[in-house]
Amino acid sequence: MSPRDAATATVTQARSVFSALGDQTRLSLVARLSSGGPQSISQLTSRSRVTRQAVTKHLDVLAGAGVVHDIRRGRERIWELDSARLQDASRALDQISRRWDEALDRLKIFVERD
Amino acid sequence: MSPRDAATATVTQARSVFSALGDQTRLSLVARLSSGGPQSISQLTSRSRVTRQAVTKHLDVLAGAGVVHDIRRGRERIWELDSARLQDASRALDQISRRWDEALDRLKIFVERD
DNA sequence: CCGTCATGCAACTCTCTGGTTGCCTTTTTG
DNA sequence: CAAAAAGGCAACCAGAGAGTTGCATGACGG
Repeated sequence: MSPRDAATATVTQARSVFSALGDQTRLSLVARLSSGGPQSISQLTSRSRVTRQAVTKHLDVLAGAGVVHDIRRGRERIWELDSARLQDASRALDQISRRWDEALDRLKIFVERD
Repeated sequence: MSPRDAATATVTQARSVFSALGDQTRLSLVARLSSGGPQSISQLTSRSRVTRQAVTKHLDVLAGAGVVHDIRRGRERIWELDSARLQDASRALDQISRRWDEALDRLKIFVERD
């Protein structure tokens, strides 16, 4: 696999993460987990404007993107962040930015050569 | 503004970027601009599965998120990537990941203290 | 055992959004 | 100038998605 294909694959994999984080409620949940540590659905709902069911749905979406995962403890369900995918997505964005900046540099050199 | 508020603001600002990149067609457009340099709507459409109008709409969404901007040249409209917002979003993800990992480290230390 | 707390399941509403088609305007170019 | 190229505008449609309500189930504490 060429470096270019590898980059494309990375970006494609990151798409679901972007999609998951593109919603205000979900992004808030992620931010709260990040700073507040592992929490149950009820805890997360108490600091949210929406219903518990809505929170549950959002957590499922985040789990689908591999951004969070749950651990059952008695009658409650604790949700934890999964930093790996977030870092992958972060790296993908960084690669896109870098490649673009390099392309602009090459263009600049080309133009100035005249 | 506390560091925590600053982080929250950064994350909030990144939301529109995540939302914009959460779509397959738009992510493809961004990737193509990144590697192929500035391009017109027609050029972007020719390598796409969807209609020119669809491409235009997607570019507008990306522009709304500050990820791209256009330059008019004669009868055509050239689109360019804007790496700044992408880097902001990348940094936001990185911060979330880091804070989470640090929180887990603290928790680990706390547990092992017994 | 019983009430309560935490959650699951399902149906339903409403809005947003990705995509299309049809037609019109502005530049180029032979 | 006339045809072709590039793009803009508007209406329309089907499906996805966010959120809600109502009811059912499982685990805990007294």
